[in-house]
This record gives sequence, structure tokens and C-alpha cells, in this order.
Amino acid sequence: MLDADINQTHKLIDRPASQRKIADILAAARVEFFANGFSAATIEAIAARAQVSKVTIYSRFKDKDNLFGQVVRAECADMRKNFTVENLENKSLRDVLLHAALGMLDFLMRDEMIRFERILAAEVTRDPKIGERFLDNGPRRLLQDLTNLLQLSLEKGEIKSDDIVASAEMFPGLVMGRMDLFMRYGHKVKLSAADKQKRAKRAVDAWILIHQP
Amino acid sequence: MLDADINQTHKLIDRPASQRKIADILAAARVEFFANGFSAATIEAIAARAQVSKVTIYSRFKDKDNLFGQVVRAECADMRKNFTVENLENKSLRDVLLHAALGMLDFLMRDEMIRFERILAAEVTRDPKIGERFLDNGPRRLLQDLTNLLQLSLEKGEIKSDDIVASAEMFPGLVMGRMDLFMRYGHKVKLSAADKQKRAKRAVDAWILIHQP
DNA sequence: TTTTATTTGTACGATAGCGTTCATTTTGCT
DNA sequence: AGCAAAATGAACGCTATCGTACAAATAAAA
Repeated sequence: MLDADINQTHKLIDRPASQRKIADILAAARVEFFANGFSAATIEAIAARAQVSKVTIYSRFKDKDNLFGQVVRAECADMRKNFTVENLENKSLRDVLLHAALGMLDFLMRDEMIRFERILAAEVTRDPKIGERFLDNGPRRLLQDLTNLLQLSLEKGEIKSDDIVASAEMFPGLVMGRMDLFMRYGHKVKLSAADKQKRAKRAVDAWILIHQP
Repeated sequence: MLDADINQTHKLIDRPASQRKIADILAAARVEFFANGFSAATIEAIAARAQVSKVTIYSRFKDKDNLFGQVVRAECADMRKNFTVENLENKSLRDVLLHAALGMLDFLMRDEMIRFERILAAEVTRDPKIGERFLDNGPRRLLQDLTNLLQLSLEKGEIKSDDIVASAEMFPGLVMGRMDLFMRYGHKVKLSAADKQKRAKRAVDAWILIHQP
């Protein structure tokens, strides 16, 4: 699962049909891995789903580990793309936080994300690097963005905080509460748009109250 | 993994040696399952670790699923035993919350708990009931105890809240922040006793500030 | 059309793990 | 000591999956 393993194909040429097949394989692998976990997912099932022969998979990916690693890599890249905190340019801190809170609720409550986190948790023991990649692209990145945002706000005197990192970390905790836990171990939790609004507002109000100058 | 499956032994007699072996098997199974996950853990490895023959395991437990279920059951019972919120009898709300926060930090940050949650997450898809059992004995129970506590405090006029359940859920979120996430997917996070104190105090102060009458 | 790259299906070897059978041995009770 | 219950070890059948080999078929490129 080294970075050098991204592309196993040294002799194979990138024909358009091949590219499409690779994408199909990754998509199929994603479904199978997320549904069954690493151990229980099978290469044959992935091949069948991708409508590709098993040999094709092995000609494009070194082995099952490598395929899983690339699925995670793709998923993390996607996460990174869709999960950002906007800056303060024209908006009030409250509005930015509200937007971020709603974004978190939308993004983290998707079934796909929940399944992804379930599978990932199990594989961290097998390959810790995979967990680190997830953290770097998701939680740590969010935390860093939030910290930067709050640092600016602090310098403007809009808020007070004796530990800006702790304040940043507190925010997602306030927004999600124990919801992520209930989602990971229990039934699907469905929140209406209104409920999300309410939850986001409650978290932002609380955070701002705590950090009032 | 039905409740009726707790004891598979209808003909076997509970000799003291047998009891000890059952305990050994459960302990060994716990280690193997937590270290490798359900699929990757093997009965033979469990037997070897428990210093017991494979046949003995099968004479006491129906199959691998049943063994895993009982390990989870035992773990949940242990959790329930060790994880309580004291009541308000003689103490101030602040002290009770502080105590609860420290208890949470100690309990949830143990390596064992982290590994347990990792494994469990993966198995929820395979057997949702196992996740429910965990929630009932852990998070839901805590939430209920907290809610009861806060309801009392509310009636005494010590705090204000328009949604006592939301207020209760907010508390663990405030205490743990994203730490549980970083622990689940990343390196071991070690907090000194002083750091735990600091974190607990910060969370309690924040929660009380938010709910000041 | 010819050539080359790629894919496919099928078969195969190797490994591993589950769960069972059974003859033998050990244990604990009386 | 004698007896019944329980544990052991070794072997076995079975199934599943990984990863590979190879000849045939197909697709792209020249």
C-alpha cells in the first residue's frame, strides 16, 4: 500500500477502453468493500460487478490489498474535494460557522460516508497508514481550516479563546454530538432539513456564546 | 446470535474446570477478535491462545458467530458495569459533570475500548443487532442517565434548557470533541492526567455557561 | 488487412479455515 | 478404585478464495 504502488501497470497502455474498465473496477470494488469489508469482499464478486474478468483486475492492480488501497485513496480525494470551510471575506463568523455546520451534517450523515467509516475502522489495525490518509484528508484538514478561520476571527477581536485549537476541535463535537456514534453502530438516522438547521443553529449559538469576548 | 443462544450446552455439566475453560476461551476470543476482526480471527488461534482444543470450543459454543456474539455480550456487560453517572444527592451539578467527564475520558480512551469500537463498527453491517446491543449498554444508557440528571437539575432551576435531550447529547460531544475519531483512525492518543483534567474542566465550563439560567 | 495489445474463460495449484468424527486420554465425582 | 463426563489430538471433508497459466478471442492501431 505504498504510494509507489498507485500504478502497477508498467507495460500496459492506456487505451480509452482500459481506462473505462479501471474506473468500473474501482467503482465495483468500492461497492463490494463497503458492503462486506476487506476480508469478506471477493475479487470474483468485484469482477462480476464490474463486468470484467478476474485476470483483468490482476493485470491492473497488484493484489487485493492494492485495490483496496486505491479505493480508499479515491474516496479520500473525493472527500477532500467536497469538504471545505469557506473563508470570512464577506460573511460574518456566524454565517460561516452555520454553513460549515450544515455542510458537516450533510456530508457526514450520508449512508456512504457511514459505511466508509465502518469499513475503515476495521482496517486501521491491518494497515494504519490507511487511517492516517483518511484523517489527513478529512478530520485533520477540517480542523486546520477551522483553526485558521478562528485565528483570524480572534485577531479581529470577534471572539475570545485561550486555546484556539481546542476551540476549533470543540465545534465539530458540538455539531455532531454523539450522532456519528449512533449512526455508526445503529440504524440509519434520518434528519429532516429543518432538524439539521435546528441542530446547526444550536451548535453555532452555543459555540459563539462560549467564545464571546 | 439470538438471546436464546447464550448457553449452547444442554448436556454438558458445569464442572469448575469447564467453567475456567469457558472463561479462558472467551478471554482468548476477545484478544483474537479485537486484534484481527471477525473474519480474520481463527478458531484455531483462539484455541491455541486459550490452551484448549478446538473441539472443546465447539462443544461449548455453537459456532464462530455465537462465540463472537458472546464476546460482545460480555464486553457490553462489563461496559455497563463500569460506566455510570452518579446522582446529585450531595454534590453540585458541576462536580457530578466533572466526575462524569473524567470517567468518560478514562473509559473511552483505553486501548481496549478503541479496538473494541473498531471491530464492532465493521461487524454492524454483518449483524446489526450487535451494534444495538453496544448502543444500549453504552451510549444510550449514558445519555439516559445524563438526561435524568439534567431533568432534575432543570426542575431545581439550576440550569435552563429548551431541549433537555439535546443538552444531554451535547455534553459527551463537548467532552470528547473529535478525539474519539482521531483515536479510532489514527495513532494512540495519550493524554496525561493533567490534560484530562483540563479537557474535562473546559467541557464542563462550556456546558454550564451554555445552560446558565 | 495485418499486427499488436489487451481481455477473456477456464482451469489449476495452493492455502486456509470451518466444523465434524472418533478413538484415546484425562478429569473429577462417589 | 471405578465410572461417567469431558477434553484432546489428529485426521478428514468441504468450501472458499487468492493469485497464476495459457490458449483463444477480441479490440485497437498501423
